[in-house]
Amino acid sequence: MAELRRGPWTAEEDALLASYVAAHGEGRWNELARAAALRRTGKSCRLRWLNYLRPGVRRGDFTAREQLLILELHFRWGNRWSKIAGYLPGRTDNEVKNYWRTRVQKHAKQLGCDVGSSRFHDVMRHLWMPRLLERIHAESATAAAAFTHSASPPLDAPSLPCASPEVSCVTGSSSSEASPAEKFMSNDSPIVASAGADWSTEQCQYGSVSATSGDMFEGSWSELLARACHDDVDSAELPDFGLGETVDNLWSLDDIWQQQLY
DNA sequence: AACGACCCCAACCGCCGTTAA
DNA sequence: GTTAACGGCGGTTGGGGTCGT
Repeated sequence: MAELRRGPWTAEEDALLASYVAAHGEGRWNELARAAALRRTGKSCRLRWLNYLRPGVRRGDFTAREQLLILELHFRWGNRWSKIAGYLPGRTDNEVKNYWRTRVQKHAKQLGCDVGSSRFHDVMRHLWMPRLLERIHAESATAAAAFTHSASPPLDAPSLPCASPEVSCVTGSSSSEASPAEKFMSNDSPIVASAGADWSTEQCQYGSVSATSGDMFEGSWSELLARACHDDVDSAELPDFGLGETVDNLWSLDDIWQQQLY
């Protein structure tokens, strides 16, 4: 038997794998590797397909909405990357995991605390998540403005989907059965609806949005954000990031860190 | 230009649960 | 009931790219 290949996949291998899956479907990866004459393990083929070649896989930076979902879902489930990724259309567990390790953990390190610490949780719920909401709100407003100014909008046009364009793009499906990701990213989802155009920054800031009865995220980030604006969290424990000021583009944690450092 | 430090991400590894023989 | 094969998951790592000196 030919020696198994390791390391980065070549374009030829990708083409072989993609064409074989197109012809025979996913699954039975070891058999697939043999039949397609790929000198790779079945595991390697599966990983390459799921993380890179599979149609619909999204690459590039996470949107504010996606970042918010990751933070929220990690609150709930911890390092259940696959489960979290299931609610992010087109994203893989590997991507979510890499995002968490490279971005989130880096910032926790900069703060000198652990990602699981209450201090870091406070920073996230007081600063990061509200800012992501602001960003989502701003993006939705921009999209709404663009829509309004587009050619011949119908007079009775429905309210703009709160999902950002790139999200709407990938959540589009011909299937009548919505995936968890599609349901989650739709306006019907409490978390997304609350993060969308229908929810003002002020509402976020002052916690006026209550958890809906039966809300799958009842008691989660919306509650945390509400709590963050009230007395049950000792804000004196938090560093002063100059949040009294409204600064354009103060959206990412990087920006917050910059505020702290200078 | 050269070098080292750091960052990011694709890919691998090891473990565990499931399934079929 | 046992065992081997397989698939899935989370943790880890190697290497290429970028940035600062």
